[in-house]
Amino acid sequence: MPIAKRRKEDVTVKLIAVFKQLIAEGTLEPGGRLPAERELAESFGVSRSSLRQALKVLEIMGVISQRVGDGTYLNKGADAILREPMEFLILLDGISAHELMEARLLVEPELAARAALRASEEDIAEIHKELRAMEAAKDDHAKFVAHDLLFHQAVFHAAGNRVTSLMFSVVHKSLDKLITMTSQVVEPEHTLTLHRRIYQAIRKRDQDESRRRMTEHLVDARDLLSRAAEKQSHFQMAARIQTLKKKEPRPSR
Amino acid sequence: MPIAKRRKEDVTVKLIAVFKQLIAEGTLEPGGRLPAERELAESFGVSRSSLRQALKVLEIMGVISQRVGDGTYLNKGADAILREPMEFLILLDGISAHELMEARLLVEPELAARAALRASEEDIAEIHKELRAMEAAKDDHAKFVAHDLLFHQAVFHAAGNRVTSLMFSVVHKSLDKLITMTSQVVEPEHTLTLHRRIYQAIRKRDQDESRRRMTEHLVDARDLLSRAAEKQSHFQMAARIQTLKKKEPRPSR
DNA sequence: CGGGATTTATTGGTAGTACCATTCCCCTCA
DNA sequence: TGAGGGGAATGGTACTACCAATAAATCCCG
Repeated sequence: MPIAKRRKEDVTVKLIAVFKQLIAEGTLEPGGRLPAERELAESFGVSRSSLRQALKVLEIMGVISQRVGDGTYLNKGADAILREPMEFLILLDGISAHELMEARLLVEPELAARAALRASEEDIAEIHKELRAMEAAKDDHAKFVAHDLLFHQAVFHAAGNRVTSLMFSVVHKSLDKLITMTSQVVEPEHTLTLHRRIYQAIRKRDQDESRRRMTEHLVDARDLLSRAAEKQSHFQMAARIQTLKKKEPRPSR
Repeated sequence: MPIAKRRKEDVTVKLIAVFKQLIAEGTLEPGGRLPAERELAESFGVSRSSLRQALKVLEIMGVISQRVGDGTYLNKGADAILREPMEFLILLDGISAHELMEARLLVEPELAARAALRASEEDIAEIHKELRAMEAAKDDHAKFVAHDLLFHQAVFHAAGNRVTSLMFSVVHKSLDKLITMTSQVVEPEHTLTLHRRIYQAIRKRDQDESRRRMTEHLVDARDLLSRAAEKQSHFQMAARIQTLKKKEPRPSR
């Protein structure tokens, strides 16, 4: 009798629960290697097919990494873990870039204030580093935006809370493309000025000003993005994949 | 030749990308029914095994629902979509309850202020409803905590940002058990008083007070939780599952 | 003719097998 | 001592067979 036998849960769901516990209790350690699929399947008393489904879920979520000919490993940190789910969340709930920016606007100012309060010298140096990287990449939009977001990540890190940091790294990634498009019609120096003010405020350990400067920047960015999004909406209609044929509510039979 | 043939991506990964696009372009609509697995596999030119892996990923993430004998359906809203990933995130990065509470403390006060600003009459009624539900459940810890969290969810909803709302619903769920334990050593009336103040402040449309009252409550809760967590740490060593045997860095062969 | 019970086809769930390409380890040989 | 080759192990995919749950179609009886 495999695993347990609660309710009517999938074997897959049970397996995932088992892995969760194994990680929680330390039997599996980040970076560690898991037994081969064939062995695992046998010791769990399930087929390899079922086991693979569970492993695939974990891999897509970024919990583990699988390499042919090598093995399966438990990932260490997992920044990417929320990425896929987040994308679907945005798709399914129809969350717009505007709403994502609103979320940033709600959270990031407070985090900037917190950063001003508890940033270490290294944190501040890191923020400064990203600022200079932005200056150096004025002409490369993609690079410029990448360092823009890293700047914000550095502020998150300085604020010292990984939960918000991880959550909003996903939000940032979701906005990446759109921001890159926007950046092409905005003077880099404009963006830089706003970032410099934030950096200076944090450096001065001025919580109120940090909060205000971050708000100032994000309000500006939000409005720019909204306008860009309007223009882009015309291009929404992409090439279709016709592979999928039916989608009726259950064909008669 | 199945799907496409970029790089060395899994068939599973490709399939997920395809589904993502099908959802994005509207070929698949929330609530709609997907073709049977056998049909889908054929039209995509992949085996059912591979297709099922992709579908399983989507199901666990909460994107779709599968029912034997019935079919596969695309979910509408997806509150639960971040749940599993978030749990692993907490596990892998070793995030503590304290850090989760810190995250709440960073975000929820600002959201309370926003709620005071833009809550509709219905929103305020909903918050009040949860407050009364808490009062009615003074003696049932689990129920009391459930409505406690729903109270906060209602505040989120009133603030009007789904992104933060969805993200923190996961944080709340992660904290649920621990809060329930804590609530057993705290006078319910104490918690109620703090919640009433928040409600009154939002009702008065007083942003500053809403922010302060929410901070007051969460600071209190955080400290209670930290103390409870200390006591609990002794019980961390749970029964182990010995099914998994090996975890060495690649057995010699 | 109507409605409940039954049959039947469909669907997702699981197991198992076979084969492939990749990767790594170890052994051999120069 | 070093380089190369062979073999074993690993994850990836496909295919088959069967099970259990579901819902639609059918039958049967009042």
